[in-house]
Amino acid sequence: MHQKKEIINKLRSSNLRPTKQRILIAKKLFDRKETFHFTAETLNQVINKKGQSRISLATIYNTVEAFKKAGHIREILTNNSKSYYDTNIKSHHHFYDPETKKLTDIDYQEVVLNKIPNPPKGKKIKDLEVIISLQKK
Amino acid sequence: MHQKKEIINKLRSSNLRPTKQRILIAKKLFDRKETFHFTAETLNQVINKKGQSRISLATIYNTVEAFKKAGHIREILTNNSKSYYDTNIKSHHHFYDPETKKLTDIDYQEVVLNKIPNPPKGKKIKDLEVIISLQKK
DNA sequence: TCCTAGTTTATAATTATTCTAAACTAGTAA
DNA sequence: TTACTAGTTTAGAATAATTATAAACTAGGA
Ligand SMILES: [Mn+2]
Ligand SMILES: [Mn+2]
Ligand SMILES: [Zn+2]
Ligand SMILES: [Zn+2]
Repeated sequence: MHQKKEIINKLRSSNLRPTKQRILIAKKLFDRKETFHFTAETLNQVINKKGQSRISLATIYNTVEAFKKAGHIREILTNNSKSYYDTNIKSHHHFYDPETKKLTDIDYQEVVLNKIPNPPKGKKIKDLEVIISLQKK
Repeated sequence: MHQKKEIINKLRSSNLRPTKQRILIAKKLFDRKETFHFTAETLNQVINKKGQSRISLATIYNTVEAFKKAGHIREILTNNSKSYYDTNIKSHHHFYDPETKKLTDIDYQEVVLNKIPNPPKGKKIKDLEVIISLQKK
């Protein structure tokens, strides 16, 4: 699905040199079927598991920030102390389970709003997010 | 509106001794017309402005946590590095302006949803929040 | 008034993240 | 090819928010 060439083009198109670190991180992030909701820590675990490769934590942070600026990932709203990111950059919504701290995607069309307020003057709506917090039944 | 007695009762009812620090913090938080969206830092500024009273930052944090646990305030979802709290504990929604980092309340009935997805099995919905991010028109 | 569990406080510790500056490398041009 | 350089990576230091520690204080009942 995400061949090396595609990844390199993606990086080039956002003025990011396709270094081996960025290519590896991009592979881990984008070469998967399901959305990946992650923190710097979880990404670091995925990348640096059991002495395989070795990418510094600083590069993990730098790359996440670069990918975010380039629009390849987006940051998620949480009230966790860590920043959460999402490989799904389409407008969509989330279930949040405070017990497991896991987010699950909700397709945009699964939520239908038929009334929303007007934004304050001088402002327009950039994005609308719905977060549905869960609890045990 | 929020007399000292009411505040003391509120504290007592949640098993919090009405100390002078908690009473003062509660007054600053709850004795106001508009919702207060705050961080530990902004609350500390409100409390410890120009050499008036003096409550330690540790107590600010302790009290915010205690009030949150007691359900007198709630934490807000943001992607800011600081934790945001809200004196409006009713279910409601927010505009978020990333430029000013300010939140504005949206009344619950200002947003009408006529389709929401079913929660995963074993779970039920605890809360549903809508955050509308703004940008310059 | 005395007692004690609960609270406050200064300060240290921790955690997530950003900064720094030196070493490295991708890409280009000689 | 080789040399150059701007961009990148990295270890480690610095910062910022928050939490933990433990000693001093206090609310409120006996
Ligand atoms: Mn937060
Ligand atoms: Mn957050
Ligand atoms: Zn998502
Ligand atoms: Zn609010």
